[in-house]
Amino acid sequence: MTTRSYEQHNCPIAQALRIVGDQWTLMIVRDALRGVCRFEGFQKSLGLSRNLLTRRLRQLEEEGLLERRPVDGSRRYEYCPTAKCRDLRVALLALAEWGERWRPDPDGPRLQVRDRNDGEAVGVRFCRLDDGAVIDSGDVEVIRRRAARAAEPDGERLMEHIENSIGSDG
Amino acid sequence: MTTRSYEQHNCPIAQALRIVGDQWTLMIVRDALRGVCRFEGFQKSLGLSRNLLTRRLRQLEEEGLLERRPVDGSRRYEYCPTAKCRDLRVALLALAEWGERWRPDPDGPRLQVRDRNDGEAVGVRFCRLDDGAVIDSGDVEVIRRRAARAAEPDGERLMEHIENSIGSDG
DNA sequence: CTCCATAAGTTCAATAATTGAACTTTGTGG
DNA sequence: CCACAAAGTTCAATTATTGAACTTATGGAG
Repeated sequence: MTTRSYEQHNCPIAQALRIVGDQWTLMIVRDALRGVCRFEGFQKSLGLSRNLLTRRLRQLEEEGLLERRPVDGSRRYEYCPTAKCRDLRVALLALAEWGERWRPDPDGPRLQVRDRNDGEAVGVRFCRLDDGAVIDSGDVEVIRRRAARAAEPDGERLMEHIENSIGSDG
Repeated sequence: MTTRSYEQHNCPIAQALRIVGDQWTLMIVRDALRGVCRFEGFQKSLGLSRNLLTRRLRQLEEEGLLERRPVDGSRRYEYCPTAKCRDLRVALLALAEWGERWRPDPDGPRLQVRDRNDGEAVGVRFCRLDDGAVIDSGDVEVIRRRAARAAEPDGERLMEHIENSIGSDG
């Protein structure tokens, strides 16, 4: 994967995209979370070239999203999603909702996201962490803490700056 | 942007990534949602090459995520996020949460996501659509509807297949 | 035990995307 | 009028990605 200039930003979005922000990685993660776990499985499902797939799987392993392990006693391998990988499910399904909303399939929704216990429809939403209440995107505010720079030569105390970030809807 | 083989999949994740799944687009969207709206602003913030930025901004315009319009009477332009763009906020902040969780900054969280009205912390979560209850990723099940193929020559009725998709945690 | 298919790669040439830097053209502020 | 910023464009050099052929090791069928 290219080294992109934003990788040194310490914005958590930039950091996430450093790992999953290329053309294929999120699709590989999607497949892995669907249960695909073998090289040929990914390759057939996605149609990317085999050498690139090799590289991406290695990177995902290095980043701790997939665990590569020999199948039983043989010299074949399987790639299993780790907790770090499974934790991308919310983001992936938020993207899926967006895709479904803005590029709807004429035959209706392709994915149904639901409560495993009673089948009730589930969505990805903003929630207050105290009472779990769903809140509208327009009522969500994002505050960004500025990067603390290295101390000045004169040893002046650093101040933390707050600035508005990822503006609200409207 | 390359034409990737998954673009013809009609999985909504693939469809979303067709639009925002390259190395720069989500960073441009991030900036746009933070209020960046001028060519030079994006270029300085992200450091990507100017010709590529031009191309990406055009694509975002074509896809209806940004609206390019002349600033007052002059021949300078600004790029304003549309509703389609703003609707990516949930996905972007889900990625941010993931980045914050798995690549934490030693100085503490970089982004604070909160209720604009009382400052209470907010997160991106799975919620039941009936009662808004937050539910755990492990209790979320994803069902995938298979693509309906073109009708068979003998005019046989198509059946909709349901299969498991994007497996649960654990 | 041999033969063929499959899994998981590797190698390499051809093509496409991205960078970096220099170069236009308007516009604006003094 | 001058200098400088904004928003590009152009083009050569560098990287990434594709596509296809080639390796090696198993796994089963007979």
